[in-house]
Amino acid sequence: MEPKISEKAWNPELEKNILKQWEEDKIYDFTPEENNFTIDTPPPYPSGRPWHIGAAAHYSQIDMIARTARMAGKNVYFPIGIDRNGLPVELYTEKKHKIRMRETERGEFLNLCRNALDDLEAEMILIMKNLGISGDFVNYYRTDSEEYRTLTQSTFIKLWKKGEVYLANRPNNYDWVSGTTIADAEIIYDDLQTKLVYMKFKIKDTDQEIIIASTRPELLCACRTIIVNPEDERYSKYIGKKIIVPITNAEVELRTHHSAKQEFGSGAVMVCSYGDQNDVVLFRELELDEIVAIGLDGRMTEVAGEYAGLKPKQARTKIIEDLETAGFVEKIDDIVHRTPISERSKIPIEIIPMEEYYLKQKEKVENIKEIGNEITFHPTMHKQILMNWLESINIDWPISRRRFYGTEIPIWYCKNCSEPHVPEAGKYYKPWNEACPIANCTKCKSTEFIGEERTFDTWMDSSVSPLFISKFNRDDEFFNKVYPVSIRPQAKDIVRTWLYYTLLRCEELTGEKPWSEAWVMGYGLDEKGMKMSKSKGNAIDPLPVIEKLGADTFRFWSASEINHGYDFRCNEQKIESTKKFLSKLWNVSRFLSSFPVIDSGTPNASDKWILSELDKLVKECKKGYEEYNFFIPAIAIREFTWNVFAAHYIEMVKARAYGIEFSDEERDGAIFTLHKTLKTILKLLAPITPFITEHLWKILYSNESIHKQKQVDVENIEEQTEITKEISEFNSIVWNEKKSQNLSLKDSIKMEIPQILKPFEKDLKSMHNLLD
RNA sequence: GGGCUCAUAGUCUAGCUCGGUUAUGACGUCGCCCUUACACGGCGAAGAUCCGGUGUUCAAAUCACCGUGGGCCCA
Repeated sequence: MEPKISEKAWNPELEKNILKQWEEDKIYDFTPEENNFTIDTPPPYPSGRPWHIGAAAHYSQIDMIARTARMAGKNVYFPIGIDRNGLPVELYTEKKHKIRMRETERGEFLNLCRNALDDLEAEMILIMKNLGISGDFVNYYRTDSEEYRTLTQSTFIKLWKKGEVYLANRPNNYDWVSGTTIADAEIIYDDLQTKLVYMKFKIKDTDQEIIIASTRPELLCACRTIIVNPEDERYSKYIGKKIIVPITNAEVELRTHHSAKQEFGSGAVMVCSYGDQNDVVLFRELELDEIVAIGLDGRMTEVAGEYAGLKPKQARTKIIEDLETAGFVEKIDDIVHRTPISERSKIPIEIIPMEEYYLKQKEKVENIKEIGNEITFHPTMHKQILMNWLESINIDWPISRRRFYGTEIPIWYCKNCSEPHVPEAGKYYKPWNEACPIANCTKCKSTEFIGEERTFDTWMDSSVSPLFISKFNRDDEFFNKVYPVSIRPQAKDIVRTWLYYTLLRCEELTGEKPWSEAWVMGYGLDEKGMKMSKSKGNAIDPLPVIEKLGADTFRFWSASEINHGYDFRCNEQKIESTKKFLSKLWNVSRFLSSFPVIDSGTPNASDKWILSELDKLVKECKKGYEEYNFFIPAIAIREFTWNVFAAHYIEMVKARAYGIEFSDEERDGAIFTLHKTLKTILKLLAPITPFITEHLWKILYSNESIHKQKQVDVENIEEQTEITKEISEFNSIVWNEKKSQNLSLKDSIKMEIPQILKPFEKDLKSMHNLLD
């Protein structure tokens, strides 16, 4: 019989038609019912080309979650969103058009950003679609849309009215390149080369001096005290004495504090506003008055005297020269210093007192721990990232940013008395560009207002994604059916930001957890295990890879190579070699396509054996799918299909399936079993490689999409693992024997079949052409 | 300094919970082979001090302890 499938290999070009068919048939449409399964899909940020290959792998796996749930009989809601708020697009736009944000008219700048986002977004959507992501692209959302920003602002207004938001003037992490305050969560650390300067400080009214080592001599003008460890005997006689600061000649007191490390530098530390976070703590604890030495422009202020106007780094160089000239320097060491830098602009942050809005979070920590414990983490170990972060929270969340492309903070201030006014929730407000919707100041009745110019931290937007997709405040019926949503898939590196902030915000607004499960994935690394980044030039563009090899190859690579939760290496050659398995599957199907599909048959010993192995496979895949760990089914299916089913079973039953020297009943037993096995393999594999399985399924078995089928159930057939081993060993022996005798595989040979394999005798004889 | 996590052939990986096989499989490498599904294939070969040390045990990749090295996070 002619095979229904004539091509010799899987052609990834076919994916395009299949994709079109799915789109036309709307096979993934969702209307809320019982048994909803909602995915809080991470909205990717279009920050520039190329998109990350690790992200493509990540979204492929999120799609596997959706398809797994669908085949488990759940009603899947799989929204797609694009995150468009924040700094990266502003930097991208500034660079692209060679303009400065603050020197450009705000409305015009926002338009340029929007256009840039549209271009980058289009490519991301294209990649996601080509990957076979079964999400809702028709109603995809943007976090900068009027609807989304209305939600962000409404949730802020709610919290403002509850008294959860306050304004405070505090030392803040300031990134002067992007001109904004940033949260602790956005700080990363880098080891940078710097100079540790050992300076001589005179003790007042004596001719003695002490040595103080510092990496920030330019902050001498902001020095308020000197501390030493209380147990440091070298300095005990100077405690309480006045010390003269070099250059400025200011007098400060020498005090004790346990945070001074005896072994670092000279053991004596100058405390300035603000060299680092420890200085902030000390100023608060010792009740010192701060001196603002660095301004918002990132330059030294007038208190720095002749250094005013210089950048801290320039001032440092100059002051070191001056200190040396004046004989205040004992020595200078070159050291590597762990420096806090801004995650976004990659420059060292400064700590500067500024007035910013804060959202209360400190008193919420215990609440969040509780709801965190109600959530099932996949893998369990990553829950620890959240718990560690919760332990370390010690300040509230600064939520205002001095940037343009973000959701506006909806506040107007009375021009006369400065009283802040927050409008009614439910509308999108742009205070920098719109009149205040409130007629009179509630305090002084004045009619003139000034709009707030700042925007929110982008996590204020993305942290309400579960509320947005479940139509919070917009459609109560929908919301009640869908919220809390089922699962939050996301990457490991944003647990302390996106995951945490979502818990915080959703708990504040709904009193409930946002999802039942959190699924946390590792990072994509390059071939050598380094983190991929555009600046290092080791980033791989996913688009050409997918276009060349097809989505299924890429997806199968992603499943079979990425152990869930762990970091993974991306290697193009390895992705390519994955294609071989799809070829194997294709050719197995091609072979089976030459036999009629029959619904029943009487299995013989060989058939029963492969069916028991198949059932074992179903069991294993089920286990993997239940944990959304696709590594388990991918590896198991490949192993079974290639090394058991194709290598041994098909070879054993080939002659029987053709009906050569076998009865019709024996033949049908083989054909039935072959099809049952392939059908099962296709279904098991469908969530991972949706295209090829759909194609083969439709050619061989049904007009209805494989993605509408229910997953195969475990039958609990008794295991025959021992037989598998015996068969493969026996086959190996025969092949080796023929080889050593220089025989072709079809030549006949005389071999003794082991006792345990007697039930398989007839099949084995025909397979190897064994003589009696 | 603290926390999390990892360590098995050139690369990825199974096994470790609950100790006993010749340490699994894949990619890559090499050799042979067109056998009526597949040369994008088949068969076979080479390739691992299971990070190191100590202990428990008749027996350790597996258990315990002490180290070393990598990654990430926090201070």
